[in-house]
Amino acid sequence: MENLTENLTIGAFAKAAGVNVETIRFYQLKGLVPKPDRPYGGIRRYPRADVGRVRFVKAAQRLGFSLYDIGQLLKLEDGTHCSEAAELASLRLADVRARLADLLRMEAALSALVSECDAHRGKVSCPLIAALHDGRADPS
Amino acid sequence: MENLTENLTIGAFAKAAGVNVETIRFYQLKGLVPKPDRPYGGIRRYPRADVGRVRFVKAAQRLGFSLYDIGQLLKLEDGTHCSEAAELASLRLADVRARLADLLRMEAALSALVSECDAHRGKVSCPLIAALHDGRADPS
DNA sequence: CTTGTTTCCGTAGTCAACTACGGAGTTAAC
DNA sequence: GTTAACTCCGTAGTTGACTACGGAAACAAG
Ligand SMILES: [Zn+2]
Ligand SMILES: [Zn+2]
Ligand SMILES: [Zn+2]
Ligand SMILES: [Zn+2]
Repeated sequence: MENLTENLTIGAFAKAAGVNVETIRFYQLKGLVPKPDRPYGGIRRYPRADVGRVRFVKAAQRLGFSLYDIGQLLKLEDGTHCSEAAELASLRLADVRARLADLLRMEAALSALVSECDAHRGKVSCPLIAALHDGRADPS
Repeated sequence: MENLTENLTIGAFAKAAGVNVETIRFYQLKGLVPKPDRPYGGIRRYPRADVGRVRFVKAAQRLGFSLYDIGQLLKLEDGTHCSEAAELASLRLADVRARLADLLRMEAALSALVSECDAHRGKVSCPLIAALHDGRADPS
């Protein structure tokens, strides 16, 4: 035993994938991990190869894909649906760029406020608070 | 009647502030809006000046402050606590910059994947899917 | 055989910032 | 004076990605 193709219990499987046991159960509920065999005793036995699927999920999450979208991506796993995959990724990219634009505006507004605040220190009223009050802090 | 200092019912107040009635009730629960008088009938009467407080909340939200942090900021409303306000804003700024860095990495990784995908279209297996599988898509 | 760890399951709780519901009381308009 | 609109209240639902709970069955070590 203990050869390379040995199947794993949920604990070993989760550990191999670098996630919690509960996460595996959750992914299974969401259909992101294929339902494994349940030999005697009803205990799950995962093929070692399925670890890659969980890693796939985590890699996609790092790119900002939702679990729903990752599910769609996993349907294209055979790699023969380039245009569908590219479309999903493009949508993701558009969203990332939109959030990026928002954050850049926040960054500009916040850094301006902080430096105004630093410059004004000790004098009359705080320009940061004042800006928030009268709408001058708007990053739009 | 109907002078400039007339008090407002919750509906008129919410409308003046550009939010829903339920949002006002929620903010009140969270202590972000001062509890108004309840004359006969137990109906809230908001001073018109409190509209500015709700606008403050919304302005701060646009900069990414959480309602909790906005509550802290509102405690500094007299404008005499510049250093505290600047500290909160600096923390916010650091967080915005961290998220910005994350998104920039995602943007780079995603746009690379999309163009690889476009270039590879029709040939062997989808490089986007493949990258997700073997960890090459990692934006870290 | 006993003890200890693991797995089983469904359900419920977490976080944020609301949004919705439902039934009763109040006020405004006509 | 009737009816429509508004307000009251607490509670529960929403979204996403988990995390926690708790009792029972199974398995592994000694
Ligand atoms: Zn296809
Ligand atoms: Zn492709
Ligand atoms: Zn102070
Ligand atoms: Zn200041």
